[in-house]
Amino acid sequence: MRDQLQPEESKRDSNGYLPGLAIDTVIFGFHQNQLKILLLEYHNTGLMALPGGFILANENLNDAARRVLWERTGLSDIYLEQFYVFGDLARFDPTPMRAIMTAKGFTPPDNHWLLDRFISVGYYALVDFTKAVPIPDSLSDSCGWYDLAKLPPLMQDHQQIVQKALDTLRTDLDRKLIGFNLLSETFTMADLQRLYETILDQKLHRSGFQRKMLSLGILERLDKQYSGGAHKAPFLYRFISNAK
Amino acid sequence: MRDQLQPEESKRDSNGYLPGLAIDTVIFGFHQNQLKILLLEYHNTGLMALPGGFILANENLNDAARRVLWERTGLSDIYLEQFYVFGDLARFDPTPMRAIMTAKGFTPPDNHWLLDRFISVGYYALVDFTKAVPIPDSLSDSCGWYDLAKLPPLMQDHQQIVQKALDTLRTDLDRKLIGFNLLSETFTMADLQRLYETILDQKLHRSGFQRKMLSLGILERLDKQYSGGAHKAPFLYRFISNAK
DNA sequence: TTATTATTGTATCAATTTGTTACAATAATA
DNA sequence: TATTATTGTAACAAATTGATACAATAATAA
Repeated sequence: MRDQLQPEESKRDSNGYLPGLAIDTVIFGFHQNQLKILLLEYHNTGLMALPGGFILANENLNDAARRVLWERTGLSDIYLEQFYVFGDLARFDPTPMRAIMTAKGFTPPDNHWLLDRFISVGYYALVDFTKAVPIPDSLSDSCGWYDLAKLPPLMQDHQQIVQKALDTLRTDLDRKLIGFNLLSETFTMADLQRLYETILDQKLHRSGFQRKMLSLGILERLDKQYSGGAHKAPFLYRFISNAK
Repeated sequence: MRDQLQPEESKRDSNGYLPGLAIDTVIFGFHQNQLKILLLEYHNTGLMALPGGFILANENLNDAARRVLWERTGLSDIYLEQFYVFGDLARFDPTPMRAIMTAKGFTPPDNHWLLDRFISVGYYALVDFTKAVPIPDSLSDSCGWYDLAKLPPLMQDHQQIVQKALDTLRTDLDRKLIGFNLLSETFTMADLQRLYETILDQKLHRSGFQRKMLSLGILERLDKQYSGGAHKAPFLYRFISNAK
């Protein structure tokens, strides 16, 4: 079962979950030279939100994040990282959540646990866009990819969470060599360069980029050649995590 | 008042504080070419711990961390940063806390909130060693500086928290130019180099280090000269945060 | 079949940065 | 006044990065 928060459960108190603590995930994908993130759309509210969830009382925090990720994408072996904890009082506004629940035909009491202050642990994930199968949760009617460059208005402070995730991704890109997680198993050097250019939002010099990537010793060149364009066929590469 | 957790309060339930959530701080100082951290020592238990605390229901998370810092060091304008959330089930072990409370003459019931699972937000702080005045909290009888290189055994997973904080400090040192927070207002280039060498645990070339630091444009050279050694007097420098 | 085209892989050289050595300047001590 | 250890910076080498050039080539068009 990929969806833990059933409508019936939303009427219970927080039993089973740690109270006051949540997880929000910024799930990045890359498609057609665009960075995308997964968003949920709530019925009849016009509110869009990051996939989130709660932590079971007997569950490791990081496992909870993986569970949320799996529930929304069907993917289980994914690059996932904490990046910040959002704990300002200002982010606590019960109005959107009440609207969501009301739209689902449930009128919560004012002291319902979902309307309390939440502190949220932010995670970002990098997934292979072609492998993820977005699935909505019980409170939303859709779950899909949106261009990071033109996001719709988001619930609460989710826009800031996305911005902070993007900042972290940018600074981690070179330090941790994680970009490959956004590509499919094999890719061309041009694919990789377009990914870097999109994430960093700047043009990179082709020659220097190739030289740097190859010098890192983390790419395996496959003899296979890609074919498709009216020009010289590029090599395909595969990421090798020999460091581990 | 610099100490929020009075003995009487420890008998109450978590009212006033967010349940299940804590803050642990790794407070770095630098003295005599050694990195130090602040540790609390609990009476009659042989247990040492990082300064920690809880979040008030109407308090921003980051403000709570500043409050803890102020309560333990008397310092209020300090470099402070989140670095990780520790949320594994394995870290949850009520034995040490029960020992601490028992040693204080209080026998908690098994369901006391302080014996429940906690998820802890880790912060690290950089302070001017000469300005901090360590003050114990109500459950500990001492609070003092310990060499990072030879720490005593620590409570629960605090050793891992320290290690993660140190890792973060090392990677942040060049990216965020934060080392100055560990020095006094003015310092010599040699002071700065010794600090870097200690944090990074490696020798740096004097000439290159000076050239790099000066090229960053974040140091103001003071005409004053330091005097003390039987040799040429070095310039003093001050950090200028012109970037803001 | 052959020329055209856009792209690829890599070489080359310049510009910049970093690593290393050297040395004059100098503040306290002998 | 000479000695000493350290400082500030210059000078040069090595390495890295930036920019340009060009042959190789896979599909398309002539």
